[in-house]
Amino acid sequence: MGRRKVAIKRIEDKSSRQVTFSKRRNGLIKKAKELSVLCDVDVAVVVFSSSGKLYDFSSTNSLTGVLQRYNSHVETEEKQSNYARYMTIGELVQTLESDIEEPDQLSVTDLVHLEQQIGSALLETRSRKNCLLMESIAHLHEKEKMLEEEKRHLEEQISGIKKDSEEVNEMGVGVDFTSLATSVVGTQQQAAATLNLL
Amino acid sequence: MGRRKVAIKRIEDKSSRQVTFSKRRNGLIKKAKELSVLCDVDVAVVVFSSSGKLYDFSSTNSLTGVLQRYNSHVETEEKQSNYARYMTIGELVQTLESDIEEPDQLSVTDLVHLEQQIGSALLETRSRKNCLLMESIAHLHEKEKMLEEEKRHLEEQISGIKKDSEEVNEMGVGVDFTSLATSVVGTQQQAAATLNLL
DNA sequence: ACCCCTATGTATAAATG
DNA sequence: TCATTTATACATAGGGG
Repeated sequence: MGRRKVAIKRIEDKSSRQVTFSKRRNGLIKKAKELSVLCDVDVAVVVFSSSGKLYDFSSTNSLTGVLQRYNSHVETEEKQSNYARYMTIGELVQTLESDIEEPDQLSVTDLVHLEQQIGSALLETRSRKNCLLMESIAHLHEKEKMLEEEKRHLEEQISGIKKDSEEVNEMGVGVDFTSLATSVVGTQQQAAATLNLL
Repeated sequence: MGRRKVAIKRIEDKSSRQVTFSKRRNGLIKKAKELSVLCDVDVAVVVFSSSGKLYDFSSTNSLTGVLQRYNSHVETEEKQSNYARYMTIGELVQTLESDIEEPDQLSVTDLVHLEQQIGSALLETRSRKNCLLMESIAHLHEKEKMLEEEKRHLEEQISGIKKDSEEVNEMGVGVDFTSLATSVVGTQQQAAATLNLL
């Protein structure tokens, strides 16, 4: 759509790919907005640039929330966790690639084997995912407990301080002020009285 | 984009809204595909029609995962689909119970059907599980933030109290005490001096 | 990278079948 | 409701600053 027709396949030139990305991404999001408004429907768009940056649009809050939650969570955990998983998946990909070169020549036996491999990769992936999720939850629970403990401690500190300063107010400063004032006045009167007597 | 310019606001006429929805939805998804291919990025689009039907596009599996999660999340919050989903699982249980009574008499066709039912129940269960886990994590994160905020607040309170009491000691009570004490002593000395002079 | 411009390809509103 | 047509608005490729 422009000076020339462009075939829909990966743009090889990096900079024009980037330019096109920017333009079309904005276009897509604009269209999504229009669709949601014109037709009164919920629309969400998520784009991950190749550098991993996220661009998204959502016509409702909850979707944004969900997707953002997902993103922040996955981004946080992926870096640590994925290495092991990629090894397994990497192996699977190798198997798949070598098998897929001649997909028509795979016998039923081969396919059964392939099915088993994929199945076990799936199980491993899933179980690793579950592990990480459960760990994450356990970790968060611990943190929560710790924070709650800290909070309790701080509150105790505060109530301690308050009690101290109340004691000071009731038996310390206030009393001293009045008694001192009295004694000052009294002393002056005494002095005056003494002078008068003399 | 057509015979006329159309303002971007809800189309009131139901049938033309429906027509526009159909056209623009396809357009949006086409654009999303093009973007993902041309720029070699991951794109996902989700559209919920007002009648609750889902249309989606995703360039990758992982984003499909996001969408499934999102999907199940929304299902959790929307009563209709929730109800429908439990029915499905209930139905599955019924099917299983009646089928398992005579497991040997099941034909391949029956088994394929059963496999599909079990498979979809599995997907639903898994997606619901994922949804709950993600929600749980998000909830814990929020709680963590809240607790941290409270902690910060309490710490501020404490440091505020400490500073106050320091100020009091330096410029308040202490000073008054000494000046009062001095004036008392001074007055008494004056009085004494007066007495001595007289 | 970003904006502006313009020629051109696309998407689509409305009409029609 | 859906397909086709057509006129028009919009999106955008390529180019220059």
